[in-house]
Amino acid sequence: MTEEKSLNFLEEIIENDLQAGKYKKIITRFPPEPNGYLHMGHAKSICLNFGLANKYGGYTNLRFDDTNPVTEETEYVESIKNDVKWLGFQWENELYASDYFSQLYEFALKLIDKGLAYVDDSTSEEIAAQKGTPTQPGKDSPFRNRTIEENKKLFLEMKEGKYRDGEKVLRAKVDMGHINMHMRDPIIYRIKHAHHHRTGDAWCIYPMYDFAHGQSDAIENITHSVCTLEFIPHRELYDWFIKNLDIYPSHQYEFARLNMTYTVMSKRKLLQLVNEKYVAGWDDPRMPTLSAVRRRGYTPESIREFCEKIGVAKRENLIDVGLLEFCVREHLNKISLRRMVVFEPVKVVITNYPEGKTEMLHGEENPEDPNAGSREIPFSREIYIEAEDFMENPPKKYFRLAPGQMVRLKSAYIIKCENVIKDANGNVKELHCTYIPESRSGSDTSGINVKGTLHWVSVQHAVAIETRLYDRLFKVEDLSQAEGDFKDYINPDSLQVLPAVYAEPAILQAKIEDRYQFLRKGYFCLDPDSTPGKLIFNRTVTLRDMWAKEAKK
RNA sequence: UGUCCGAUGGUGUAACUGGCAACACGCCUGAUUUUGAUUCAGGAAAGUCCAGGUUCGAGCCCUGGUCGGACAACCA
Repeated sequence: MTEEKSLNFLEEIIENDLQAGKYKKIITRFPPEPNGYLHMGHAKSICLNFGLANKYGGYTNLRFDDTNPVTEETEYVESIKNDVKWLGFQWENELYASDYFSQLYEFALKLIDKGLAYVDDSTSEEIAAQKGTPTQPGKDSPFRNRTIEENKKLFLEMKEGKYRDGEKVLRAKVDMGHINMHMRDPIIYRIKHAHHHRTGDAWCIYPMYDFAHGQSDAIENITHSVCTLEFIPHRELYDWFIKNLDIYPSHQYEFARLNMTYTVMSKRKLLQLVNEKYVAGWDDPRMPTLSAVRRRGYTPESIREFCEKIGVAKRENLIDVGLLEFCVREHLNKISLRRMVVFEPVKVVITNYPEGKTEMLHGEENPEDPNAGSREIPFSREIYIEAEDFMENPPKKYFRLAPGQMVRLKSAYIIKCENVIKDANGNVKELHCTYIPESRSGSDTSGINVKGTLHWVSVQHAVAIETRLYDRLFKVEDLSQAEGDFKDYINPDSLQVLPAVYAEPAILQAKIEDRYQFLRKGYFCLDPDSTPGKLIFNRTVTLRDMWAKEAKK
């Protein structure tokens, strides 16, 4: 049976193009500007562009849109390449818009020759004033009718560095009365005496986005140039340049960018969070950047699955971060090894267990994966359990530990709470329990059935580790609808550090970026800040918790 | 006042291109469970922005509205 999954609108376009014989092969590109780190929104675009090419047997170029030397850096190039690879994609060619600076310059000359571009001496304020408004037409620049010869001479002089930044620009000569603002003689080259991360000081004029992107697409024979909705008004210009330059007719298609609840996704805002120290850096696990979610413990598989699930369309959307969490739990449940870690300990003394005795019990590494094997867990007379797993006066459906009640210790024995020892202030100090020797995990002949199973750690074998618990960075669901500064909505409790919690000794095997499920607690990932003496774990996501919901009622 | 884009359960995406709205997340029940996890079974939830029209039949087509978004950086 071939359960055909329905196509998104881009797949539909491509299949039609292919059927019509318009292309033999699909070529797409992922075109980041190297001025920041990649985030989840980019992940959507990456999965889309590479996914389309994969599906239809073509390829994808990685092209850095590096036409603005003042904001772009090699550091970003490296992180971007690293993130794309980590996500699981391989580009056909690593390219740069700056590779095409000479060709782009020739293109500009061609436009001048055709009388379709001119050098303008107006200031940026004057040009802005000439533009008009969306509802009022613009006015021609006084320099609009320079001769072709004069324009060529001036443009050459711009290139040769004869002018200062801002003194002159090259503009396309389209139509200042055009209904589309982008067609009102857009600037296509500006002077910037700045050092470029790749071309160094070879150039002092740089093409604008509109004069670089479509042309780069054409040079690379990109068949389907996929970008986000805000570029819709640019498409007319994109096509205008292709037509007038008579170059390969790439086509631009637009889809709606990803928005997530409780999250900001603009590079500008993310940069602000970093610069103003609201977070520790681009890879702070609370950030939506790929380097951050990687550090937090998200897997590339789960992110790809997420991108698959959210779909692609043209309408604006706000995706519940809960869906991302679902995807990551789904994957981590299958692959992560299990460990027991007690966050807020209460000591339990098993009064009928021999003093000084230690026995090694066996626990499955991962019950979802029979091949994962098992680990040894030391058991002894004194153990820690989670404080919230004991209640002196439990509500009706509480099936954890309480006076007189029995619970199973995971992979160990059933115990019964006999005595509650309190300190002078009446706080629970320790619990005295008895264990059922015949109830040992795997060879239980006790015949006793208990409802609750708790995680635990042997006191004398416990290993102290640090855990960092993350919550959403913002307090409101939809930041785009929030009034005022987005930083006013930052969640002050987005990070909770527990400097020392108690883990079973098997935790010592952990290597950087290893992912575990801490039983009943959530998924955790070893942070690169860890040292051999001090392991630090980031909480990727909690487990679903029906009891927490029930207890609230 | 303009042009463009969009509108389907709470959220997102579908609907063989005109044949009585499906899938996923979330939510609620129940079963299983040595993780109140996982898994499994079931359920509630939109009549498709509105008003007309074409048609035997409209979420899909037409007309007119409404609402939301984008567009005036020497940013991309």
